[in-house]
Amino acid sequence: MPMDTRERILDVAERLFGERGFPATPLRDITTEAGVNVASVNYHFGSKEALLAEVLERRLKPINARRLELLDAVEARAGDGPPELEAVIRAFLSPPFHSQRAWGDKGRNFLRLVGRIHGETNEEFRATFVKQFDAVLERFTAALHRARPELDEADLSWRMLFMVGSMAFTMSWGPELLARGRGGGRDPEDVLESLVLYAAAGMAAPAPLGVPAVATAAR
Amino acid sequence: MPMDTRERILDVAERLFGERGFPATPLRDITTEAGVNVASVNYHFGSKEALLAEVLERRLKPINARRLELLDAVEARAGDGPPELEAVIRAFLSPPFHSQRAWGDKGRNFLRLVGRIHGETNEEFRATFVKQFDAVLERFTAALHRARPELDEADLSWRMLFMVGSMAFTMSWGPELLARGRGGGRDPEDVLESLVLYAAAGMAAPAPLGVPAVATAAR
DNA sequence: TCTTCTTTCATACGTATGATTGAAACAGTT
DNA sequence: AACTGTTTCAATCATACGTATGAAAGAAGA
Repeated sequence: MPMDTRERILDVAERLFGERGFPATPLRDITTEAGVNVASVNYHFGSKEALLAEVLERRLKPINARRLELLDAVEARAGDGPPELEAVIRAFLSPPFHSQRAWGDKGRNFLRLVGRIHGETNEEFRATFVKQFDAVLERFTAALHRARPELDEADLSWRMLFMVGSMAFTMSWGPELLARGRGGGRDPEDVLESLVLYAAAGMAAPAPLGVPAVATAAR
Repeated sequence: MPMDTRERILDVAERLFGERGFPATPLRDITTEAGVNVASVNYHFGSKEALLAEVLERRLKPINARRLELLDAVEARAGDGPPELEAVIRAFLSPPFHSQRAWGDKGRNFLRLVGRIHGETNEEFRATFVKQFDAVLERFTAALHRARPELDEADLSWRMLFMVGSMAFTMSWGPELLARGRGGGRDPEDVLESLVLYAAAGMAAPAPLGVPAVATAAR
C-alpha cells in the first residue's frame, strides 16, 4: 500500500511521539515504520521539529476551531445574560475527546502527545504551541468571567490552569489508568462527562477567602 | 567551593532536567556546570537514568512521607467517622508546595521536572516512578472513599487523576503564569489554597448520572 | 520521445552522546 | 612512610543522531 508519504509519516510520528515522547523518538524509527526513506522527513517537512509542529497543527487546528464554534453557540443561546458555566466548560473540553474517535487507536496517540507536549521541547517551540492556544484561552476566560463574575481575573486564570491540567493529564494517563483495570469500563464519553462535572464544580467553588484581588500586592 | 560532588551533580541535574527535559540534557552539560568530571556521574550513580531516579527520589520521598503523615493526622482526628474531604485533599496537595520553598529557585525546577517526567521517560522507568506513588495513591483513594462513599472506585480514580493533573500542571506552568503577569500577585500559599478549594469542590460534585459503577460493562 | 519538475532513495557527514578505562590524586590507617 | 580503598581525571570508544547530497525514479506535458 503506497499511500501518501507525507500522511504516513505524520501518522507514525504522531503515534511514536505520543508513545515515547518527542526527543526520545529518532527520526529513523519513524521512517522505518512508515516504510519510507529517512531523507523524506527533511524533504517534506524540513526538520524534525517542523514535523512535530505539523503533527500538532493537523489535529489541533480543527479542535480549537470546534471549541470556538461551540462557545459561539453557547453564548448565542445565553443572549445578554451570563452563559451557563457547565456549557462553557463542555465547549472547551469536549472537542479533543471527540476528535478522531478520540480513544481509538489513532486519536488516542495524539491525545497522549498533546498531554505530553505541555512539558516537552524547548522554550521557543512551546511558544509557538501556546500561541495557537492563546486566542482560545482568551475567549474562554472572558466567557467564564461572565459566567462567574465574582471571581477576579487572576482566580480565573488559575482555575483555567487547573482545568487544562486535568484535561492534559487525563489525556496522557487515562489510557494507562484504563489499562491497569482502574477506572472501570468507562469510555471516553463517560470520562469526558466526569471531567466536565468535576471542572464545573471546581469553577463554581467560592472565591478563596482573604485573597481579594490585589490584597497580596503588599507582600 | 569544593562541596560534595554527588550533591552538586544532583542539584545541577535537577535544574537542567527541569529546564530542558531529561533526554535533551547531555551529561556533559551537567558535569561542566557542576565543575566535575563526566565520569563522576557514572561513578556515583551508574547511569544517566539512575541519576534521574536519584534526583526524583531525593525530593519525592520526603514529600510522600509527609503526605502520609498528614493523612494519618486527619484520619486520627476523624476517629470512626468519615474524614473531612477538604482536609484529605490538603494533606495530599500541600507537601509539594511546601517542600524546599517550592517556588524558590531550587524547588521550582524540581516541580517542573515532575511535571515533565511522564512524557520523557520510557515505560519501564515510569513504572518505577509510579510505584513510589502507588502506595500513597492507594491510601488517599481509600480515605476519599470514606469521605465520599457515594462515589465508586472508578469515579474516585478518575477524580484523583484530575486532581493530580491540576497539581502537576500548576507546578510546571504556575511560574510561567506568574511571570506573564496573569495570576495576580499570588504566592504559593494562595495558589495552594485555590487549588485545594477547586479540587475539594470537584470531588464533592455529584456522581455522574447514568454511569452507575458497572453499567458500562455491557458495552 | 524529450524536457522539466517532483519525489524517493542509498549513502555519507559531522557531531554529540553515554559509557568506559586506566592512571593519577587523595584520604585514612597502620 | 608505606599501604589501601576511594574518588577524580583526561582521554577514548562505539554508537546514534539529524541533516545533507547527488543520483535515480516517477509523473506530466509538449
